[in-house]
Amino acid sequence: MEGAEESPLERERRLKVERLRARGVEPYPWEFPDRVPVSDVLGRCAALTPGAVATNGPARVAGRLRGIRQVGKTAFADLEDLSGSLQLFLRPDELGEPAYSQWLGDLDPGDLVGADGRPMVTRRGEPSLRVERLTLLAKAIAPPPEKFHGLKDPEARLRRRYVDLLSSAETRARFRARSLVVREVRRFFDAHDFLEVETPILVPVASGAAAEPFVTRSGYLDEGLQLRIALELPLKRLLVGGFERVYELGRSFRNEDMDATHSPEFTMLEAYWAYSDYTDMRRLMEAMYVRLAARVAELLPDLPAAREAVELFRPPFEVVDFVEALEGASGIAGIDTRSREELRGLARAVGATVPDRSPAGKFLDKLFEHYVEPTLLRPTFVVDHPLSTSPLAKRHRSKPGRIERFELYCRGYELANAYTELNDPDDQVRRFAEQLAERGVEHYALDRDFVEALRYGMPPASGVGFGVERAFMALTGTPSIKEVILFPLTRSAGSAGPRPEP
RNA sequence: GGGCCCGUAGCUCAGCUCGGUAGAGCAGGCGGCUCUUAACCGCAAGGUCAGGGGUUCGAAUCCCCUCGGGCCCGCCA
Repeated sequence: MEGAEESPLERERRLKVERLRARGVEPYPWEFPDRVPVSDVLGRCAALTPGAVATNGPARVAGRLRGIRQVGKTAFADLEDLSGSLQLFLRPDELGEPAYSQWLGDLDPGDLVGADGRPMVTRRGEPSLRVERLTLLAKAIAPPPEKFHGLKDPEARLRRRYVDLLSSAETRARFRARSLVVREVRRFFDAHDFLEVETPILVPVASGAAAEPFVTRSGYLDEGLQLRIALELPLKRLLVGGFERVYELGRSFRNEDMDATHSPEFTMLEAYWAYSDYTDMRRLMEAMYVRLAARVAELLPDLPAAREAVELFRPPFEVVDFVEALEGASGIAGIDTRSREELRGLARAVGATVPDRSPAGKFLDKLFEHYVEPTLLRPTFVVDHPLSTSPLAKRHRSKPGRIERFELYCRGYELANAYTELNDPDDQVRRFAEQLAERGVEHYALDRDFVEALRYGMPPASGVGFGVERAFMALTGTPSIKEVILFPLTRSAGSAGPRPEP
């Protein structure tokens, strides 16, 4: 398709490179200093009437050439940079006659060019730059996608994201917004006196969640290693160590199937807050989402879903009791007093295929997913889950058989998970033991070190974890996680896949 | 893991039911046009129809396998 073998179009463009070099034009120069964003020129044009040329000095811009329209002895070209798109107005009397014709012969859509000239507005009212001098900044050999439809093929958009980005201002805006939303998340936790920390990605045994890890190996240590699946346990060790508010924002890895809301590598945030409980944390999460919704509406004013996010994430979010919600939706009474076997039967009855030896909490999760989760379209805190659903949360202070936990749901999927953290080392041992009944003993070594840490005393605390991609998806109404990851994992086989360079 | 759908020029797509010389638009080439903006008009060029096998006188089209992708279901604290 492409790569080592060039298409006739690319050969045509290489001929242009030769021609340019022959007339002393370097197709890949080293610098282009002092250019201003296209939006600056657009701003200056706003003060001009149609047909007028700015008299308050020249302007220099740089960007990618998109379309070139030649109309008799005049040419129009669209120059795009990150700030916007500006029309270049090209005339032989401004550029000089040999130069004008040579440029039109050797420039193509997709080329990166610099332009010096004066802001103007055409008679038809289009803000433009009356170009006095052109500079080629990088010749594009590969032609860009079609100017109107862009790159549509979903596979090509993922595998060659750079082409998707260079041809779609919308894609650029979405990923820029993701970065700035992440910046806003950091600002939020920083402003609340949380300390950002970094903990290991390579660990002997991945823990803190129940997911399949990626495994690798240290040649020097001659030991197996895993990539982390959660940030929880190292961060709690920091609470033991005396840090009072910590958070980590980083990649986690889960060797599970991929779908619209699951990616093998994803960015996770976990925060731990000493001397607070899950109600404090609930308020903090609510405040964070209110803030992020406002930010997203600012960043993507043209996206309807982003504008609606402000309304969607308007506080207070609804709060529902896990058991009450499940009983209400399923019509099953006394669900938290049912035996494991009964729950298994109920879960199977709604189509869940869960192993026999799973703990009761697994069956409750299945029932909740089936009956309640799809109905939680607006932000909703589900609180006070049955004890068997998590080994790391503290027992509820007043509801027997429950834990102090909340999950935030929105648009039918989970956005955050939080507990009042379990800090009683003896209870932690019992709760792990229950979980280990159906997991492998190889997990015991690391868990025991965590219990050892708790024996030194961890302050009462709340903790929260959430997936950054899902948060951004919920805020922007993006249905697929691959649309918010720059380079999502794909199979490497196939003609369009990455190839070693010749 | 199960089901459905898709893969044709650099890009966006027709053609596939009902087998008969592979088509259009954009981009690129050549020519024209003094305010275009998905510019316009004319001419010429551009193909491993994802890959492999089969049926057939003849396959982009029908059948089988493989590869890649999308959606749904299942699985996934």
